[in-house]
Amino acid sequence: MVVSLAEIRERSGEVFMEGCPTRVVLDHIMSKWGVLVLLALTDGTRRWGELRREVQGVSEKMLASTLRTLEADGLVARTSYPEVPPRVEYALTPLGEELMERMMPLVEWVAARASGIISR
Amino acid sequence: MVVSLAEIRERSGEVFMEGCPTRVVLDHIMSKWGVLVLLALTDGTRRWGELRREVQGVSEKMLASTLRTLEADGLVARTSYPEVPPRVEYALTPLGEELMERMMPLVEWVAARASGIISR
DNA sequence: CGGGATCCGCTGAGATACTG
DNA sequence: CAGTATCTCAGCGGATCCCG
Repeated sequence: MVVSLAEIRERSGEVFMEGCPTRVVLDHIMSKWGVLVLLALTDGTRRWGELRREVQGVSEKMLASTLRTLEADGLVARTSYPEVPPRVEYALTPLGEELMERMMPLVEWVAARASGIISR
Repeated sequence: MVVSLAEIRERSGEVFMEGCPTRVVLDHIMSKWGVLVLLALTDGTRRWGELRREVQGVSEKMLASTLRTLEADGLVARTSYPEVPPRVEYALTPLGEELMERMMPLVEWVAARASGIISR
C-alpha cells in the first residue's frame, strides 16, 4: 500500500496543536539522548554501565532520566537482578522495537548524508 | 532489498561517538521545533506567518533560529520577494523531502500510538 | 510583513560527589 | 554496580524595540 506524503500528513495533523500527546512522545524519543539510547538497545539488551560507555558523552543524570522516561512510555523494559553486586538490564519492549523499525531508516539516511550536510 | 536492524545499526555505529556529524544533524532535525517545522513544510510552501500560526506554541525567536539552522543544513529553502509588504516563503529542498520521506512513517506511527502510550 | 537584536528570568542539562 | 543528591551554568522562551 502506497501512501502519499499529503495523506500521511493529514492523519498526523493534530501534531501541530499544543498539548497533543504525539508532541510529548515525540519529544521523548527525538530527544538528544533518547535516540542514542534507543539506538544502542536495538542491538540487544544492555546493562547500565554498557549504555553509559556506549552512548558517549551522556551524563549519569541524563542517562537515568532518559531511561526512566522511555520506560514510562513503555518503550524500554528494565530488569533488575537481586544480586551482589547489583545488575540491571535494559531492553526494547515489542513496542520499542516497532518504533525502531521506523526510526532506523531515518537515522541511517542522516548518517549517510550528515558529513555532506555539515561540511557546507 | 531487505536490511536487518543489525546491519543498519552497524553502518550507523559511528553515531555513538562524540562530535560525530550525524549527532549534530540529528539534534537539528529531531529538535522539538525542527520536526514540527519540517512537518509543516511537507505539506508545501509556507510563509513566515503561516508557520508561526500552524506550529502552535513556537516563539518568534525559536522559529527564526530553527529556520536558520535548517536552511544552513540545506533542508529548507528560503525565498524572499522584494515586494511591499515583504513576503518570504519557506519550502523543503530536495534533500529535505528525502529526509521527510523517512521521517513521516515514524511520525505517523507515533501519532497512532501516542494516546495509548501517554495514558498509562 | 518578516524578521534581527537585546535583556532577562527560569528551566533543565551537565559535572561532581556520595550512597545502597 | 547502579544509581541519587547537589550545584552551576547555558540555553529556551518571553517581552520589547527596531529596521527594511
